[in-house]
Amino acid sequence: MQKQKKSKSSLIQSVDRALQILETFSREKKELGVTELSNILGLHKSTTFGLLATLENRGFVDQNISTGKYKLGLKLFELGNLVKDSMELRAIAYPILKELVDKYEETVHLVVHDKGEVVYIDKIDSNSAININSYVGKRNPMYCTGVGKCLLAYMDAEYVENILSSELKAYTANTIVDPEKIKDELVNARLNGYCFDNEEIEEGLRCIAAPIKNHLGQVIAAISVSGPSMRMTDQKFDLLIEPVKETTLKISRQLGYRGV
Amino acid sequence: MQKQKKSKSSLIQSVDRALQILETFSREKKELGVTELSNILGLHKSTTFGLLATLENRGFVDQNISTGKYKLGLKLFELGNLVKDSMELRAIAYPILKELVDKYEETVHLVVHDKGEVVYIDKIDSNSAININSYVGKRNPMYCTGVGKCLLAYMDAEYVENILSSELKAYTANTIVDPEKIKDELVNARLNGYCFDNEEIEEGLRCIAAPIKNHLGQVIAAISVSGPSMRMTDQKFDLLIEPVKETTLKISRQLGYRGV
DNA sequence: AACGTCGTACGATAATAACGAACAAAAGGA
DNA sequence: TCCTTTTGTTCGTTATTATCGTACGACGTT
Repeated sequence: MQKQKKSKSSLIQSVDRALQILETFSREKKELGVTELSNILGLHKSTTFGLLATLENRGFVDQNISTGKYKLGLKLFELGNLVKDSMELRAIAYPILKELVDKYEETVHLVVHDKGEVVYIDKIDSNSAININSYVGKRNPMYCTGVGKCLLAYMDAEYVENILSSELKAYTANTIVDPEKIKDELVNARLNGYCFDNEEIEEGLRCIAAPIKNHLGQVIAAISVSGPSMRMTDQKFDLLIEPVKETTLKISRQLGYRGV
Repeated sequence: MQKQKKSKSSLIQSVDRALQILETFSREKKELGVTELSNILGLHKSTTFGLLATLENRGFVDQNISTGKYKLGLKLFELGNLVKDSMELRAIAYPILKELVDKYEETVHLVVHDKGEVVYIDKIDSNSAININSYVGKRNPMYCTGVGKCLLAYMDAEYVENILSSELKAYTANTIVDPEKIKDELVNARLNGYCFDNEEIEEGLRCIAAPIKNHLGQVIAAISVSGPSMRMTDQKFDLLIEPVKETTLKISRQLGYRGV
């Protein structure tokens, strides 16, 4: 993430508050009332009510008439689809990633980075009964995910420094939180052209990831093949290294990448 | 649409303006500049700039550094996915609709209504080379689409009156814009349990549609089987009537509907 | 029936958003 | 190459609005 260009003092408070309301909803919090939102955001009830009324007027939230609670509205569905449909990378990558899923029977993710995190922009599950509890639209930290490390490996030092200087949470016993060790991971990721998540973001979950490059050779996205540790053995990793690298090269080629 | 409960005078202007900015982007207008947006929305440039800065700060828009233009941001993608994933109807309907597509080799849509329009919440294309130029997230009027008429047929008279009393645009030579004739269409749709779009929204496009009911027997959604007129012949329509009705009954059953 | 909680309405005013002017940078045309 | 035009951005003033506090009706609980 490049340095923030616009001063925070130029932000419009009421707009910022309305956006915060939208961000408060989640998979766990599908419906929220006026008082609930006020408590979470530290706003007066009548302030919250006015913001909600404005959001509702244009369909960004919807009120459940019988309970009085609010949920995210269809307008976000529409705008979200505009964003999705404008992602050429996603369309290009899908059939290629589907082949990988079909052949190796594991979940594949496609991610981009945004504001120091990875965002999952596509996910293709295998037919396995045991799959990964991730979802399109989810965010995860970069320092302890395979895809995140693959992206960080190619970012400028300042971006990396910025991330490594903030508090690094240990999600599992395997999460690497020592900045120097993370940097070693990044060096290896760059050398190898791929890297692993060895139960770093979630216990029992391993993945192999590789970067995708655009026509300028810039790393803009990454993919991962993920699975439960019981299936993602070292042998399976060995099997996956070349196919994963070939897959990202194939996608990169279609984006105009001409390097090796 | 029920009567608007909240007074327009209680809306917050700056929030409303920010939402208008988001709504200005479209498939045709993926990137917009400050001055462009100001001209479209009738705002001062510095006002627009402040609104965009606030939206960008939370990831609702993104600025292309090299061109200075803005586009919708990843946060909308994330929130849009929250909305999509919360649509149980969509998940329930998908496999059932897929069977219909596979069997009859035509595009199927799933729609809901919102603020007097239909919104496409799912679309399954067939493998045909010639398909329908619609997309998930798109809105269309209700009075001249098969799905729209199916929904209007079960709505209270006030909702229908409200729609029919606004200006009805003729999209094709076949668009019915006489309110009395539209009402006849709705009576027929209710009697038959299905209805047609006979090149009313778009020349060369026909569909057969039917309503989906929830556990209370309320019509909450509709599906359509659509295709080019050269394929959607009267014979094909005859073939599709029962399967389409059976499909919507199947979906309605899974939503708890117990009627006939 | 009484009490507590929630969503909503409304008016006063403190705080902010809007606007206008100005500037730097970039693009386009001569 | 130079000049003009356009765009994005900044900043200060003030008109306007968003926020807050109070109050009320509806609903749920005891």
